[in-house]
Amino acid sequence: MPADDRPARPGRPRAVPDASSALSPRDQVLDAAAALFVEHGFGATSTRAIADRVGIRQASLYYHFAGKDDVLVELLETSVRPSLVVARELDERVPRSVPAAVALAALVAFDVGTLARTPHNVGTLYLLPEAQGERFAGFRADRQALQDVYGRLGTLAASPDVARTVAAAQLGGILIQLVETVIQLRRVGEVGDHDRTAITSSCLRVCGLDPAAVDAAQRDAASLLATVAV
Amino acid sequence: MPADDRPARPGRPRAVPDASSALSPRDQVLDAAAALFVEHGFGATSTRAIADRVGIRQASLYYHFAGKDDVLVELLETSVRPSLVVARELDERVPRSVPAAVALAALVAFDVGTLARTPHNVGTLYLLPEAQGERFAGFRADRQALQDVYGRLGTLAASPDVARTVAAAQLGGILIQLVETVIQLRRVGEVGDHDRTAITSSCLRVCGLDPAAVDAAQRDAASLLATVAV
DNA sequence: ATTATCTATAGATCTATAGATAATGC
DNA sequence: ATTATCTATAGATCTATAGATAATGC
Repeated sequence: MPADDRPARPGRPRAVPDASSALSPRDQVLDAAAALFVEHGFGATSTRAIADRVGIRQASLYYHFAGKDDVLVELLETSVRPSLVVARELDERVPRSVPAAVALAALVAFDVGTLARTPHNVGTLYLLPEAQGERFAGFRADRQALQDVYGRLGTLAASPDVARTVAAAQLGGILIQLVETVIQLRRVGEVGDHDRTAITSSCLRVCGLDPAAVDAAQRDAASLLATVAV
Repeated sequence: MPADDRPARPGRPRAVPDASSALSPRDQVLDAAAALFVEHGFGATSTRAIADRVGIRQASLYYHFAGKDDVLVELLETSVRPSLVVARELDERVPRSVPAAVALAALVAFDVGTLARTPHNVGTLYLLPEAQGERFAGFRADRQALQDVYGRLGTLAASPDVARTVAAAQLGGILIQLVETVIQLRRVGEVGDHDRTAITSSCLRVCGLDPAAVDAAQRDAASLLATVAV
């Protein structure tokens, strides 16, 4: 059965008809904006450029969002949220039923995997100077909470010398920074399995784990992650 | 002797007289632009905003630079250049007269120190999406060269398991990413000695060095660095 | 004469609002 | 009636150029 041309939605039709996107109009805007913010930056992306990419008129954006800021707010928040949920879930099981090193390896693997697959390398948006503004305080609070979990898990997993010389807050910053290596890798090319495991093992080494412990944690992380709701 | 009011320069005086900056007019523009690019991003910074901060008229910018792009080009290039010079100098001595781990520790310490002291946290500019554009290819080539040195030193210093499982190019990316933790730290507050040594030791751990080797390399790095022209 | 600024402005944006319109759905 | 778009536009930018001007330096 040859699919009917357009999904029949209410509302005036677009001047240039929708090329059958699976996304809702609102999500089409988010997707287009993400691509442009990542490529050109926030300030350099006009509402017109976003609208053009979606295939609507510039003014039609304002039906879905109050302004450009709100588009970025939503992109940022939907990008940290899943990581934070998984981080908290893992954090709860430590150290009661799960070794901290394994939980950390699982969290890193999850985050790296997410950042590697996210459309348009949306993780880049964290780095925008504009994301430091007040409008985005909610996002930054979530991100800080995520970093705190990294710091806690890392410190629990750490070898004595690392635990003694590196504060949890520092370690959290270092670990999240390492995870974000994947963002930079995506900027220049494809990210493979090999890159992802290199990042995960680096996170464990930074905590002072010896080679055997690194391997063991990495091995057990996969099955742990499978038990966490996604 | 009460200093004379203004340094007497040729040219029409500014409408609002120069508050005795030690910088040349051109450097005043660079400095103002750096602060604004870091805080608001490149696209969101207008030539007027830069001029206002300097205390000149918007049009006067064009006497010093052909456009906003050129300001960013210069900021980016002057910020990688010193690191690259030191990196090459260190690279040349390895492994003939200097152990790779020591050279790596010295390079990290130098870079972290530079990034920690740079005015307005200029290292942030590396992260701007705009810096990925064609106009900045020269800067990116320098940065890639720096990353290559990190990869080479890291691989030479690496423990057997790291050398076996992590390619030099990957390690370079990971190390430079770790060094840039300092940029993120500066975004939220002061950076202390303690932060700097945590980053340096993390770089060495990522290469698989054991605690004793980490300490030794870090200890020897300071005196090595002192022998490198700055 | 040279230098570093200034004033003035053209022309191209850019954001956001007002109000019309063409669908669906009741 | 509701929804999602459209057209039109006001008002505020923003970049870059042309040409004038007020210093210094020869």
